[in-house]
Amino acid sequence: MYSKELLKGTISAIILKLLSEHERMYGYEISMRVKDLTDGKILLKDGSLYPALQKMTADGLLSFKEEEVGGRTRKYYYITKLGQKEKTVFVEELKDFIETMNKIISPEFKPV
Amino acid sequence: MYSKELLKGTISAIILKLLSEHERMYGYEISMRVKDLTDGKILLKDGSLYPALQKMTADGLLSFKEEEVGGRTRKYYYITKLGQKEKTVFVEELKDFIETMNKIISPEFKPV
DNA sequence: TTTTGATATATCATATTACGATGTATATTT
DNA sequence: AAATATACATCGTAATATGATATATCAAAA
Repeated sequence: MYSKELLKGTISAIILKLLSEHERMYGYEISMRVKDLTDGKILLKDGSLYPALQKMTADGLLSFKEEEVGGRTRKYYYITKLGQKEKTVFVEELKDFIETMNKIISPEFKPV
Repeated sequence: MYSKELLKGTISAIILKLLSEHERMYGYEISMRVKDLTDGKILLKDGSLYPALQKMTADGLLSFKEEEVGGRTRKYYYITKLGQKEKTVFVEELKDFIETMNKIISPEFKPV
C-alpha cells in the first residue's frame, strides 16, 4: 500500500475512470475492483471511499439509485455528463503528471 | 501547474532525487531546476519548499551550510546518508505508484 | 530616479483530504 | 456459535501544499 499522501487527488480520477467504463457500480464493488486492478497496492478504505462518493455526488459528478439486494440496501452510482467531462480533465492531468514525474525521477525512462 | 493535491508526497522525493545528483543546491536553485525540468508544470512555491527543506533537515535527510554570496546569505543543502537511503525508498515507491496508476488510467499503455 | 522583477529566505493560517476508529446490519462459511 | 465477507456511514485526526505576508539585495527598465 502506498503512502496516503501519494494518493491525494487521485481517488476521484480513479472512481470516474472506472464509472466511465462500467455504467454503474456500488461502493464496495469499486473498492474491490481497484484492489484487483492494482494487485492490492491501492486499497480504497471505506473511510475514504464513501465520503468521496458523497462529495462527488454533491458536486454533480455522480448520481445514484438505491436498490435492495439480499436484504441490504445497495447504492449504485452512475457517472453524470459533468462527471464525464471532469473525468477527461482529471485523467489527462494525471497522465501528464505521470509523464512529468517520470522526467524527474527516471530521466533514462522514455514512454513509448 | 498541477493541482496541489497531486503533488502531495512527491516534493520530498523530488528534492532528494535532485540532491542525490548535485552534491549541493540551495532552495531557490532547486525551485528553478524543477521548473526547468518540468517545463513550468511543477512550481515548488516558497511556502512549500522552505518548510520542506527544514523538515527534511530536522528529519536528518539533509544537512546545510550557510554561505555569504553577494551580500545575501545562502543555504546550501546536502543530502545525508540517511537521505540517500530514503531517496531510494521514496523514488522506488513513486515509480511503482506511477506504474500502478498507469494500469488504471491507461490500461492500453504498457511501459517498455 | 524610481520602480519593477529577479534573487533568496522565512513564517503562519488555511484548506484539502485520506484514513483510523467506530458503528450498524445481513449473509455465508467454519 | 463465531468468524468472515458484504455494505453502508460518520467523525476526528494528521499530513501537507499553498497563499499571504515579511525582509533584503541587486540589476534593469521606465
